[in-house]
Amino acid sequence: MKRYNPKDIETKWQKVWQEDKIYQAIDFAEKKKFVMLTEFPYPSGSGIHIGHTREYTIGDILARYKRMNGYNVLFPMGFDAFGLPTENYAIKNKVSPIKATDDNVAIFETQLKSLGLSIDWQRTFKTSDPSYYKWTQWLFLRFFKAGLVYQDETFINWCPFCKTGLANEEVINGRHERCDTLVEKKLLKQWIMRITDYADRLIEGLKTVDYPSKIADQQINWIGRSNGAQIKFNVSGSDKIIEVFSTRIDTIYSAACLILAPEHPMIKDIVNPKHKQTVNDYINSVKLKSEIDRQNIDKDRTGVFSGAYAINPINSKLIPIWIADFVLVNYGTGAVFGDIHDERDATFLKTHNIDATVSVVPKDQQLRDKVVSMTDIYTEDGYLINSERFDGLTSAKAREEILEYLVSKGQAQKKVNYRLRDWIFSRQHYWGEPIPIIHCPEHGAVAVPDEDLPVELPPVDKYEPTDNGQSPLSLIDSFVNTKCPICQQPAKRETDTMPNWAGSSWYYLRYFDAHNDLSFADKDKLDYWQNVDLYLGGMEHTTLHLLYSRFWHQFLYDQKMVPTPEPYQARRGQGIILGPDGLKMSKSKGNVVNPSDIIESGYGADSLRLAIAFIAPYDLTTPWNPEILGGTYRYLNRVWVLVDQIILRDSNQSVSEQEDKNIKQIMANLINKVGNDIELMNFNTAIAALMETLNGFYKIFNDVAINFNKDIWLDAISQYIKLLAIFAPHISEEIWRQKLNNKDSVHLSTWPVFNKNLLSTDNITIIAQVNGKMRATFILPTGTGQEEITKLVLNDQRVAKFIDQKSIKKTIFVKDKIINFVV
RNA sequence: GGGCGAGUGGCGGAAUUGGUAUACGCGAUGGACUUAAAAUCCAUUGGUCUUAAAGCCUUGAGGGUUCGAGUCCCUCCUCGCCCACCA
Repeated sequence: MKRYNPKDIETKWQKVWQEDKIYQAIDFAEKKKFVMLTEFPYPSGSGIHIGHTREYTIGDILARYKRMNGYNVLFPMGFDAFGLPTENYAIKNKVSPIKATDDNVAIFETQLKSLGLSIDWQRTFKTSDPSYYKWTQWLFLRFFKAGLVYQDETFINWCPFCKTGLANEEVINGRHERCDTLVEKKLLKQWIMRITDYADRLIEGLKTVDYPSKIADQQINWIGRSNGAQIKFNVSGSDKIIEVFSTRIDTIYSAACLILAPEHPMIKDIVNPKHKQTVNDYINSVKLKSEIDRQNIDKDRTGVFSGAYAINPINSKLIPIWIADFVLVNYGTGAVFGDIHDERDATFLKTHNIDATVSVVPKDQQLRDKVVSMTDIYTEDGYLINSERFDGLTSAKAREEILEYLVSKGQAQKKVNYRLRDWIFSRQHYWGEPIPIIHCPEHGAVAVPDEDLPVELPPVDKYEPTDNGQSPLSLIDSFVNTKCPICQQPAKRETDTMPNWAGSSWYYLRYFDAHNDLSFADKDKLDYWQNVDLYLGGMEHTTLHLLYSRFWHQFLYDQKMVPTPEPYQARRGQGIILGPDGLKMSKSKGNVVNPSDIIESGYGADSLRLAIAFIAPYDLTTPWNPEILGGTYRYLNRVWVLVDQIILRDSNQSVSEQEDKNIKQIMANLINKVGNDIELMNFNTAIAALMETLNGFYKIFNDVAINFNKDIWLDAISQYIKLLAIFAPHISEEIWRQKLNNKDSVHLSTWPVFNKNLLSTDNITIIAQVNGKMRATFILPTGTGQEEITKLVLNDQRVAKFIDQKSIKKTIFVKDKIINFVV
């Protein structure tokens, strides 16, 4: 008998599927729609990796399952083509980024197709296609016109290696997440998106969608909403006011000083001339420090006295104003009041010998003595002391009353602060969407008229970023010099480009209407397809792409341009597949597993897909085991061989009702189990059930005592192949059409149905316990009563000997499960 | 420091949510087939005592609740991921 050889069948069926267009999603079809979205890949030069394979295999299994269950499924694929790696690749290999992208996309398409994914390829695009980024630019201009984009000269995160500005989200531990270079602060004029305007909406919206708490919590923490008060401190002998944000206004009586960030704009106005030199020296020394040094929590708390004093609005006490670099300029107001009830402040006060008083103490007397004598720093909520008429209040109550009092005096207001920063949207690079703005000396920043979009990327000789912090586009006069759309006078184009997160912020909408030249997507098509029903992607995008695209979508909803307030109804994040050594795969460690190599090595795509779905729950980070492929290949081969054996076996004996029922029962249970597991995304146990059932089939098939009826077996194996088809589409199609002689594709067939009555079995295993310890099992008819079982069990030696002479104190009986005697 | 999660055989992992712990697969050992190897098939495979039957022990450690705990509660230990001077 011929062995199963994937090479004979996989590319053959891939071609047939493509020609027959069996995976096409149909706009406005009567069937219920299901949008299965997986994050589109960045087409890098190294081709698809095992992470892509896991994500798309899982998406494909679900897409196929939904399709067979009668849904009009949209399972699309595109390419997130703009970005630094392609630009770097182009520079290094001296090819144009357009050519590099085209080449890489071609490789990606071939590799993705070799996995047998049921993608509707008619809807594909690249974010670097002018026909696509025309709409990215158009959407940007909606933000611009709504006042949600602004230009500001600000200290931004600057990567000196990539020579570009970065969003806060792209900086990890003070380093650029892509190249690991230490990030610097640089003062640059930047385009910025007001994502903070949507901070509350981004939190609220999470309640209406189905995200795992892991993802929702991470977004909520990232947004970092905190309730507090903004308090005004007048500067003594000056008309200046310094505002301070605090969540602990209950500790205001212990405010020992004000501390300003070195970048605080008011320093120059308040500094005492006698201290000017030391203050300037300090600020300059901070500038020389790297971000990493500044963010080192364990370092000394440096700072200088400004010579000025502020007036505590609660009691008019004079407190010194200091400058210290542990205060961050871009959170809150860039100034804090320093007090003993915050660990950082307390260290600072101690280091610089600033007098401190305690104003909040714990209820417990012993703890209180410790705090009052200041041998311990108390940062929790407690009861107020040394706080005049607020003494004795709880912290929570005091926050209310002190705030109310200061508000009435006009010295404070209620304030919500966010850790989320506005989104730096400028990049000083070539390979991105040009920002469609024209700078006119007369009219300032003017939007490029819609009819002039797209602003196409001009060809350049050099893609290298410039040293002066401007994009290479600034060197092309024919691009830069233009006319103001308002006054027709000479004007200059914006030369910054958008970050690579721009194109991916709305790409899912484009799949609904991929080739529309009149709008980013037709309204009726949006109405039909929105929302994305399930979005699968990497956990690493939770605070980047996932947050950005929710922001864009919420804005588009406000503009009445999309029908739903949230883009993704459900989100799931897949785990990382590590190298066989348990470490993250990387070229330098030499532990990279290449999916294309596996397919070509002879195992084929089906074995690979099964291995990936079987190795662990999809959301678990787990090491790759190359040996598992042997297991999944052997399994598929055993399916292949059993089908052949059934077909070749030349007898159609009459079978008993029970024998008929047994097979049907096995299949009913399997269909039920696989269906339930897929709904819960338990792919590994679904495959285990398929394997287990196959083993069972072999046992029955080879049992000479059991009569063989070919019709019954062919029926069962046909159902079995349908279940297998979502995991291993090629071998299933080959068996379905070539061995079982079906005309149409198994992938157009419907998911098998089963008789629910068959799920309840006639006989069931009852566990007999003595004192909770299992002593024997009995196979009995379902529903056997307690009396009957008791009699049977007590007469059984295996149980009886543990009861012996002892008396039975209690009997616990759970129908169809256990009987337990307590002696 | 904050948030989230996890500890089950040699390994990846199951366990219908409190009811036979170790499903399924890998690996290993023995056997069949073969001149031989590969492939395939069959058997065994948590530990321990034992010729065997039978028993005892076992889900990171310790305690608790319960007739019964991998699952629930408390204490502790270890590991992973994300964030981190956020006032």
